[in-house]
Amino acid sequence: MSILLLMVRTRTFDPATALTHAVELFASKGYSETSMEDIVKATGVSRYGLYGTFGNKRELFEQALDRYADSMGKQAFLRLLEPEASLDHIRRIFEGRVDDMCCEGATKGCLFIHTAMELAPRDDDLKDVLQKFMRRMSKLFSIGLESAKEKGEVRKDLDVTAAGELLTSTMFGLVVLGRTGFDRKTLNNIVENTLRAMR
Amino acid sequence: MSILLLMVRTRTFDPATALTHAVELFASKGYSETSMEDIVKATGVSRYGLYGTFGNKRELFEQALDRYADSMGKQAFLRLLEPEASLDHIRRIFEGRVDDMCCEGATKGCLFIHTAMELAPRDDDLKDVLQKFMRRMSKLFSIGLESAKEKGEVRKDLDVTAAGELLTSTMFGLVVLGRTGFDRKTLNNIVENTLRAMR
DNA sequence: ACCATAACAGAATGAGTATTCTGTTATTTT
DNA sequence: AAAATAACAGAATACTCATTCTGTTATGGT
Repeated sequence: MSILLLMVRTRTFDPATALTHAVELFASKGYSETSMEDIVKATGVSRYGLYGTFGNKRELFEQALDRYADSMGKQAFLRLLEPEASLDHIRRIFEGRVDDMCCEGATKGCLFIHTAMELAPRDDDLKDVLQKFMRRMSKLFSIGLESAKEKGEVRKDLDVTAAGELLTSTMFGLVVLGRTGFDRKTLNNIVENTLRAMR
Repeated sequence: MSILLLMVRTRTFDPATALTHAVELFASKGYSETSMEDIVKATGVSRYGLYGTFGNKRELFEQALDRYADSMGKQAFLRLLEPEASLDHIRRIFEGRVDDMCCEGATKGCLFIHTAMELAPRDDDLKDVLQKFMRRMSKLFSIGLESAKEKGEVRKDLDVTAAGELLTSTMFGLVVLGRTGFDRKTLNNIVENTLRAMR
């Protein structure tokens, strides 16, 4: 008889989809403004389930941050690793983000910015995790730029490391402007002018 | 006998300095994370004084935002209106911001970003106010760039309106990176590469 | 079929919050 | 000096929140 594996009643929710909902809420409203009650309602999962599966709000947030970074990577950034990555790949990443910020209820936000502004100053662990993600993001931009350089799409003397960090920074600036209601045209213009500087 | 002007006991605090403290707290921690209790402690002003003078937390925040924008303007941005404004003026504005983010306890934040992320999505009035400030900021950058263009410091075909918006966006990106612990060198590098694109 | 117990729903707890209320103090006017 | 009352300090209120507790339900092992 196995004690550890005993599970007399099966779980009625999928932790992965629950986490997806949590990511959406946190990305939209940030940490403090998202209550566990909000998450209970959005996921349909009981407090018991949430606490049992994710620990507490802080730990749930950290897992949401992991997931967020992961899905951002898979959705868009990892394609920058392919040798055929071009400036257009980078442009599309930005345009996708602009669309997120401008269309419909524009409820999408940015978990990275929320973490940086709300939590990083008082939670060193989270700050380190966040910094790691941002460095990775910058690195992926750099790699994409290097491929673009080989294609002759960006100037030969471009410091791709510095440019990658600049693009990461631009990404956040865009979101902040998007949240305050700047329109798609303005945001895409910023993207275009930023990319133009690489050529 | 004047009823309206009757003030039997003189106020023991200066609303202006109280507001300064509130600005610092809100800029550092944002709206939700700053309690009225925090402000009472930081200012030494009683609840009575705060509510009597500023209304409520929401109104106090709005006044803090006004003040913040105002002092940002006076400190740095208004100099861009002078005809002798140059690219170096713009550089210094950014470097000042980088210093704010990197030195000492790095408790300084950005009231604009906090407002955009926390409040703008659920407070249209505040969103409009914020957008107005951001447009003004972009405009001031544009004017400075125009002066720089006349000096031959930036290329003749630069769209200063678009470039002003880009610089505004860059300002926010920098703060987000600064909050997650990126060092002064990286941030100044981003500034330098952004400015270089104007030439 | 029955037991043991994990998963559940939601009530209870305790801490923190914004705001209002209360009794006190200080200052102008009479 | 006394009266009137604005400013004060801090208690009281009403609410929200994260977390824990409680009683119920469903299911795997016997």
